[in-house]
Order: sequence, then C-alpha cells, then structure tokens
Amino acid sequence: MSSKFPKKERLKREILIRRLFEEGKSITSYPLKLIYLPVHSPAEVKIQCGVAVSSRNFKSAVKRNRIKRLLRENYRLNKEKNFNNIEGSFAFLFLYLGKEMPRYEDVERHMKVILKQFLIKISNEDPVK
RNA sequence: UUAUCAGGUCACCUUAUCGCGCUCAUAUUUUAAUAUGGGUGAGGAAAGUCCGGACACCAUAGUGCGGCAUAGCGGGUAACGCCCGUCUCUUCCCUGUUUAGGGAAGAAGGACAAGUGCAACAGAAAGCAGGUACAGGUAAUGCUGUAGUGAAAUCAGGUAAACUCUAUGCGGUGAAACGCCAUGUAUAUCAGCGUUUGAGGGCGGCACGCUCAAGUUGAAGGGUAGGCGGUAAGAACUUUUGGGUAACCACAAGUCCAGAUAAAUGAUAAGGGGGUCUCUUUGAGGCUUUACAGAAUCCGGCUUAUGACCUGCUUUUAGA
Repeated sequence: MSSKFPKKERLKREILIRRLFEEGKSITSYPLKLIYLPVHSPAEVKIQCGVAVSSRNFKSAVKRNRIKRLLRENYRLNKEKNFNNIEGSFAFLFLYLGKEMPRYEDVERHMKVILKQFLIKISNEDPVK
C-alpha cells in the first residue's frame, strides 16, 4: 500500500455510510472519532475512507474544507505504515467533533493514536472470528 | 502629516519532496485500468439569493378579474428595479448680499381639475359646516369686505414612503429543470383509435378556456439507486483604431481560461519579497506572512463582508 489516496479508496456510497452510522464501531481520541465496519469490497481496495465535519460546528465552508483536508492528509501519510499487512477490508469514516480549528500537529497526534488502537482491536477480534 | 472622501490595482512569489481533480501523448495489458511524461485547476466578492436574462419543461403561454413591480425627461443594454447624462426640488458651503452665480450631497421627483380618508397647536371653522368685532349691503340670511388664528381660511387649499387613479411591464416552475441509457417489480407508465356522463384530476389565486380521464390495440416503462448528456467558445477575455460629454457601441487582431459530484485545487521545508516592532548611521535581529472567504447550469447588475498598496483633492469636518 502506497501513500497515495486516489478516488477508489474514498468512501462514496450513501448506503455504506448509512450502515456505518447504524452498525459501525468507533474509536475516539478527542476531537477525532473513527467509525469503522468490516465490509466486502473489491479485492484490490482494502480500505475505503471518508471524512466529515459537522456544518453545525463550522458554518464557514472554508473552515470545513480546511479540516477535511487536514484529516485526509494525515490519513494518507499514516495509512502506509499501519495497514500494509492488514487482513480483510473495511469502511472508515473520520469525524471531527471539536468546535475550534485544529493545528496540524494535533491532528497528526490523534490520528496516530486512533490508528494504533484500531490495529490492536482488530488483532484481538480476529481470532474470535 | 494622518484619518475621512473619490477613483484604481493586487489578493504573496519561486524551488524541492509527497499528494488530489480534469485532460493530452506514449507504453503495458486489454477494453477498462495501470505506469511515465506534459498541460491545466476558485473569487472579488465564488456569499446573500434581492432584481434582470439565457436555457428547459408545463398549452405556440391563452382571455377576464385580482395581484405584484416601476414612476421627471433623454440615452445605454439581451434585459432590468442596473448604468450614464440632464432638468427640477431640498440641504449645506462660497461669492455676492435685492434678484442671482458657482460647488457638493441627496431625492419612494406621474396624478389631490374622479371619489374616500387624514391634519398637532392656535382658531368660530381645516368642510354633511359654521361664526366673533367693525363696516357695507339686503325683504331676510356670513351676503360682502377688513381685522383676528394659522404654514394654509371656498383656495380648482395641503397630503398619494394614505386608500385610490393613470401609464408601462410581469404566466408558472427551476439544472433535484429537461433528454437518453440501464437496473428490475407487475399495471400505478407511454403511444394510437374511440366515447355517454362531464363526477373528479392537471394547467399561478379565482372565473372562463384548454387538457386528462371507464374501453380497445400496441409498446416497454414507474418508485428507488446508478451512468451519460445538458455542462463550459461565451451578451467571453486582452489589445489597437474609430464614434459618443458619458454609460456604451463598431471594426480588426490575438487568446482558449476550473468542471468536481460524500464534492479536486492540498501538506511540509528552504529561499526571496512585503508588513510591523526593537536597537538604531549604513545595517542587524525578532515576530508575522495575515482580512473576508471555497466554483456546483451560465451570464448582467445590486447588496453585504474584508486586508494591503497607489493616485487625486485641500473647499469643508476632527487631531497634531
């Protein structure tokens, strides 16, 4: 898995997103929250990832864009190290829960925490399956 | 000198690394992807959705009533409630000080000679009328004049950011319009033909009018989710010349300039430039690189938000 983040790896289907909110499990490291769900997706795409910011917390479209770009950038840079050897495929949705503009370093720190916790959880759950 | 005022310009730049949308070329493999390389990629307001259009469908967008908008005059424009010019009025300033002349700003500047309404204080009375003092006049009477109140007293009075009237314009819904493909349930769809009753549905509120509507023949469609088109070469932009006081127009030459759809245009580092502060001779160092804000069918305006710089003016206002 490379550090690219093309269209194929993005979460787009409305049905999938609805299922995520209904059935997905979550990991929180405030102000970030990850909702994930194991899915059956095309073989070459292991993880489909989306990003969302509430327009209630940020009225300005510029600020929402900025936060979504920060989240995407950090996911892009960190996914390579973490998911190279992952098994199964997942749908991801990152939410930003905070009400103030984050700094790059904060997003990076919380992103790493969340991804590490996710890997631990997955490795614990896998034997059960 | 600064702020204010008027007009204009820009919206940090370059390189490297990683990355994203669209597109072109080549190669691989195979009909859709991958790789490499090139090109291109947010705004002056993209915003508010307040006006005007283009375009599409609903009847070739109809008739009457109602409703809404606009309102000196002339011009510009595809069109406008926008823009330009000009007249009049109001306010302020200067010259003059009787009239007037100049400058700036503003104006919801058609009609009260159709009807209805409204008008503080003063006043008898601001109109279904009514009357004080003095004088005149008459058969008689506010019948007439003067005084008095008031901005205004039978004057064609004032008022239409009062109803109203006049003139002109306006059908509705908005790209989730609309056209095509495809998925797939079972008659709710479409097309042709036909028809008694016109119940009921649709076409902006109402009326008229139009249209659909039981049957039959044929076709493959609707909800829902998806794809393609619509969709970016245009009332386009830049420059020259000419016309016009101006808004703007004409001719010629050149340019191609975002097309996403859970929504691309980003991140990091270095250098340069800008701003600001401190030390202060040149210069050095620190901080900051910022405001408002993100295309979603496309244009023309208006309004609102907002950083920096440049030019002009000292007539007026405020501070030194």
